[in-house]
Amino acid sequence: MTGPVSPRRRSDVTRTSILDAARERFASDGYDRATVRAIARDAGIDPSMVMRYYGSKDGLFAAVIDVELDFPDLGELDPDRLGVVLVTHFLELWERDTVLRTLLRVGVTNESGSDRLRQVFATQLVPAARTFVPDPADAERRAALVASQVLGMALVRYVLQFGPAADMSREDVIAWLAPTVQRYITAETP
Amino acid sequence: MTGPVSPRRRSDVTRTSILDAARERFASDGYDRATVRAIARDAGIDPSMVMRYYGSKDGLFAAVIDVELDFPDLGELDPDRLGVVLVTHFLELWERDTVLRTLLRVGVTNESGSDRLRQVFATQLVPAARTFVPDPADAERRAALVASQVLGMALVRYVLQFGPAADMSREDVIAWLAPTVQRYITAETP
DNA sequence: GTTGTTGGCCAACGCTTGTTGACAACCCTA
DNA sequence: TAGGGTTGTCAACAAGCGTTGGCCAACAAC
Repeated sequence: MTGPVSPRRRSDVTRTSILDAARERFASDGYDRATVRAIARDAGIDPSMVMRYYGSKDGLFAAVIDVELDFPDLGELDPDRLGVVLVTHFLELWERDTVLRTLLRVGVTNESGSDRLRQVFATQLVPAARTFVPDPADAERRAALVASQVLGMALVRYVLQFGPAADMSREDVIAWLAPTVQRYITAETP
Repeated sequence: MTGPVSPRRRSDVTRTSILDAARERFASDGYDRATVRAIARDAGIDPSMVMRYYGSKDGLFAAVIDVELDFPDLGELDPDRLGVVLVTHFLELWERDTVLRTLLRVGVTNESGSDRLRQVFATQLVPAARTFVPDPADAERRAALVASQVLGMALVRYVLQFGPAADMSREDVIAWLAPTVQRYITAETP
């Protein structure tokens, strides 16, 4: 996404420092409040450089948003452990970097952001769900249920930072959420 | 919040038409993209009237955000039905008006918005939880878990509008989510 | 050493934002 | 019928935004 392995350019340092600053700003401020000027200031360069290397603010944002849910291989797994494994995986994803936080922040206020989120849901979570739900026919619905619980916890824990949710240990979150996710995947339709 | 029952003013129509327009704009656009000018245009008046009657954009927003979770009396209820009753109540809340949508949209991008959300959580959901969880000591944690699932479903269903989540019937949502909420309230700590 | 390319800064543009103050029209009271 | 508060419009403001183009220094190729 950030270009081929092309001949090293002298400007690569600048390019990535812009990208790094943008990642942080978008993650903490959302799309509108993250101004090109502020990002440039963080990166220690002139705002016009952002335009030169990424075309526009939209272009920069597109370069920042590159989500890979990156599920582990679930084929061989004991189906009863799906809940634990998935919740653990999502927690790692949310804590590893800021891109999901960014996407959630922006998806809520920005149409193109929520488009991207729906796209991630449809092209990554749903296909994955098809491989591990009992009946592929209702994979979409079960994926949506899983998304509601996982995104909801991410929301109160990492974005809104409700005290009790933010303070829970990772183990506690897994212990509470895994049975929920497990049920959304394997339980019979109520 | 909107003032005492004071002598009817001629401007009351204007005041409430501003408030109505603001509610819709904030709900659909979030705080930043909902401009005073757009709200005034919707209300059919001059932008300066907004300032006259609400002081500032922040003041207008404060007037819009007045959330009452308004729980039904749960004292006499069969404890096994808590999940169903609560999920049903929350669904009604989300579908009745736009204020919760507004608060969620703004809470995610705006510091004062997330302050308000945390406040609603702490002063309305947690106290309510104390009345119906088995042990008041962990009411906060259980309330946070409930919030994560309820807010998560609201997010994917009403704000992000993931297809499968938005298409579910209200009955299906209740059937799926009620056992989760029930477990978060009454299950022993795992 | 000259020349063309790349990397960077600076100053400005056109636009939109929240907000303000002056001023006209209306209504009620005296 | 005069006067004072209320309701509204209009034009403008200062600030901030994304974005553009010109200019200079550092480098690379010949």
